[in-house]
Amino acid sequence: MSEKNTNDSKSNDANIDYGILNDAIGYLIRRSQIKIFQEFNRHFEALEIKPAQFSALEIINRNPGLRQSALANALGVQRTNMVGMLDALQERGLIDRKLSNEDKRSHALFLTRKGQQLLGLLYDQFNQHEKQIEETIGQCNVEVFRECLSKIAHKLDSSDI
Amino acid sequence: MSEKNTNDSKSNDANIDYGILNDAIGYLIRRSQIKIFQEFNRHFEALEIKPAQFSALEIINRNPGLRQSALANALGVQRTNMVGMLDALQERGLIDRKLSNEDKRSHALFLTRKGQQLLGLLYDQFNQHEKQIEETIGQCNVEVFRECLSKIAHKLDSSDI
DNA sequence: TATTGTTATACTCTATAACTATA
DNA sequence: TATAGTTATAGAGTATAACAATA
Repeated sequence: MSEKNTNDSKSNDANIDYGILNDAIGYLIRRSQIKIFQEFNRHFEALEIKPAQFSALEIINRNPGLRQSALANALGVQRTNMVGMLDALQERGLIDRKLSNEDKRSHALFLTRKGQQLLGLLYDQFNQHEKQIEETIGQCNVEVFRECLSKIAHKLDSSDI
Repeated sequence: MSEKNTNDSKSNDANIDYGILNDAIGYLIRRSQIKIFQEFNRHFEALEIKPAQFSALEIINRNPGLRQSALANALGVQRTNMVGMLDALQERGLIDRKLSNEDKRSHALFLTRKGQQLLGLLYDQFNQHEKQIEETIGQCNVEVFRECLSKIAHKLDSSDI
């Protein structure tokens, strides 16, 4: 890397001035999310589970029998984009789609025994993942940090547009 | 909405148990990022500027003459995906790509007068946007929150894989 | 040989419209 | 008529390979 860049103004990769972005919460939260997902994937790639899949498995586990569209709602995705992901989980034998006997349009979702076993392994990785984040931000900040995120994620739900 | 769901177990959209996800920082940060981007877009859609474009304009403003690949590095995107975005900004007359006279391979980036004027308007919206976030999380938490985000975004840069 | 900007390409994620079968 | 699941499709965002011009 040639350091003789007395060019127009700046050409180096280092010494970039991020200006207002240094303190911009929106910018910081975007970069943080990318970093945390990268780290998540390092913990879960051996088990071949992505963040959205982990969320789906946990919600199905906690709410056995819920409909697909209820799961989509809970995860904040379109029900139309839920189909492929559930297909994949079902083909791996992790979930069951049972026909509801009350409303024959809907599918009730359940974890299989294999799905429950995998979730146990996922919890171990998840705990390591969370602990690593907590070490990064410092134990004394964890509660405030979590509280702030919860407020943004939930309290802004139906915003004052 | 029929409330007579005495089905298999759960079928309603409400009363979903999020289990471990309620306290999962990775999950909370993903949901928060979606919410903040939605709110950002409400503030900036009239000016037809997206988050990544705002970041690019601010960095070009603070580092006049920097190369495209330096900007891509700063924003954490591939230089190949920078091209289309800079094309759009240039076609709107917001930036200039000047041929560097030292290294004729590279393009030096500058804001045009029109780009600088727009950035002024963007700052106004940005300040409103940030203030709204700060009101959501509470003034006393802002500093800790920003500090946590910075630690995750930067300190995890070259992680201990 | 390596790097800058570029094109072409592909893969993921997400959003919309329309179909079927049930209600 | 409205809803649940599905399919097809289109748009973003992001990743890699390869090329021409230049270093």
